[in-house]
Amino acid sequence: MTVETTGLRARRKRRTRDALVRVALELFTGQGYERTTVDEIAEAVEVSQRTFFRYFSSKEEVAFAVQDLMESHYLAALRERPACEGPIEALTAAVFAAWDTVEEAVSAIIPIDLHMRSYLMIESTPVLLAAHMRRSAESEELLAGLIARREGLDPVRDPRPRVAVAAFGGVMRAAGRQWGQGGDASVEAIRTITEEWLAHLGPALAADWRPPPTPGNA
Amino acid sequence: MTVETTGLRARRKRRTRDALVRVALELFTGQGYERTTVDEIAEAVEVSQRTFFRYFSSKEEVAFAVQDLMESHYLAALRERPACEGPIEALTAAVFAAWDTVEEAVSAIIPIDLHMRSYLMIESTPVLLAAHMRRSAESEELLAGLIARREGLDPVRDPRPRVAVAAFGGVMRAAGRQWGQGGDASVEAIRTITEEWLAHLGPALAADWRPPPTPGNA
DNA sequence: AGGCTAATGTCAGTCGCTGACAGTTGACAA
DNA sequence: TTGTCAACTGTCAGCGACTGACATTAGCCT
Repeated sequence: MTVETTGLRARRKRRTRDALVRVALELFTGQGYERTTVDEIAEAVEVSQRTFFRYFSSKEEVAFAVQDLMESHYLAALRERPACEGPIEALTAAVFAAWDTVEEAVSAIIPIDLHMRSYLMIESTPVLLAAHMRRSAESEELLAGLIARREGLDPVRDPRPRVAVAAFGGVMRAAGRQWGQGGDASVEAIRTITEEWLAHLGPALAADWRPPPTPGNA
Repeated sequence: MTVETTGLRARRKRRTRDALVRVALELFTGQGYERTTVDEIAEAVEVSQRTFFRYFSSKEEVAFAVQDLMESHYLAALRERPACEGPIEALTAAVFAAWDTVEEAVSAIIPIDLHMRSYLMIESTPVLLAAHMRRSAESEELLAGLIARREGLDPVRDPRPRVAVAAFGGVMRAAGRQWGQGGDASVEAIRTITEEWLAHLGPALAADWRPPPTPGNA
């Protein structure tokens, strides 16, 4: 059926990949990203350094492996939002939907609290923060496209989807930072903070810049 | 007087520093950032690689040397905006004020068109783009603080300055990207595009979230 | 069992970057 | 002018991220 054993070879590959991610994140969060060498990670998983670089094109990439999972989950959640929701409304709802499903998706690879600590680690490591920002920018490009389609706007010419997404992303990052500074590193905590901060955003951007909902409407 | 010869030693230092910046940017824009080694830059300026790293702590840093100038110019321009202007209004006006003074400030070190091409190079080089985003985020922190002070808001608790700055920054970056895609790499072109894109932003964010201007006002 | 091929290991080399030590050269006083 | 000091620079050795080339191992399939 959908079990897909896919042979011993593929299973081993997945196992070593997951092990590399888990060990890397444990070392990164434990002793810091810069103070962890690729050799250390490779040695802990008992593979050669060369093999590490066959799985991940850079030391950076392994740090974002789980974030990649998160992002695709979020995009999937957004695509399932009903068309009747406004842009910010849909973006917000997708966040909470994604938080609901993340536990089972992530915990197959790493414990959820390691994922939380990884986020803190990324935010507090300059090079990773930079990479994170760039990745966010790329995501926002995607998001703006999705929002533009939802609202029936021209994704190239009309800057308003981008503005909305930029503002949304800015608030999300600010909320994340706030969460990092507080002591509570739980999923619940970040949910609460996100909720609170996003509530401020609605009033500021909830202009009704949607084309006439139905023709023949004054 | 204000001439400040500052001795031969200091002059030499400035000269080699400027030379390193100019040569580096010329090589970066000419053959690409990744395909340029620090050794090349150092050799072209006839200093040792070690000396390069005494002037710039990383290869990245020299790529942003002129951007640093720009940023301080912009911050200075913003601080001089009159308090009567709204947040977005002031942020926008400062952009154009900065563009007016940039020519003389930058051209002392590198030709202005090299600076323009450098911007394109940064935007199209992943690592530099990442660094650029992180630097932007740091700037936005500063900007949000300035705006909060202008508006008499709590810079820690109130998210609205951050939201406004995030949206503003998002539009600025989008405008920059748009400019990069068009063929016209002139200062005039980026001015025009910036003007156009920022015009869209006002209506979306110009809510009057300022505390009662004068007491005794309904 | 045996051949094919994906996966891995080994080795050498490049490039960014750093610490340590030594040599050179402006600055400044005697 | 001369000598001392401090700043600036060069050289060398070494670490860590990353890559290409080639040899080796080990699932997979007939």
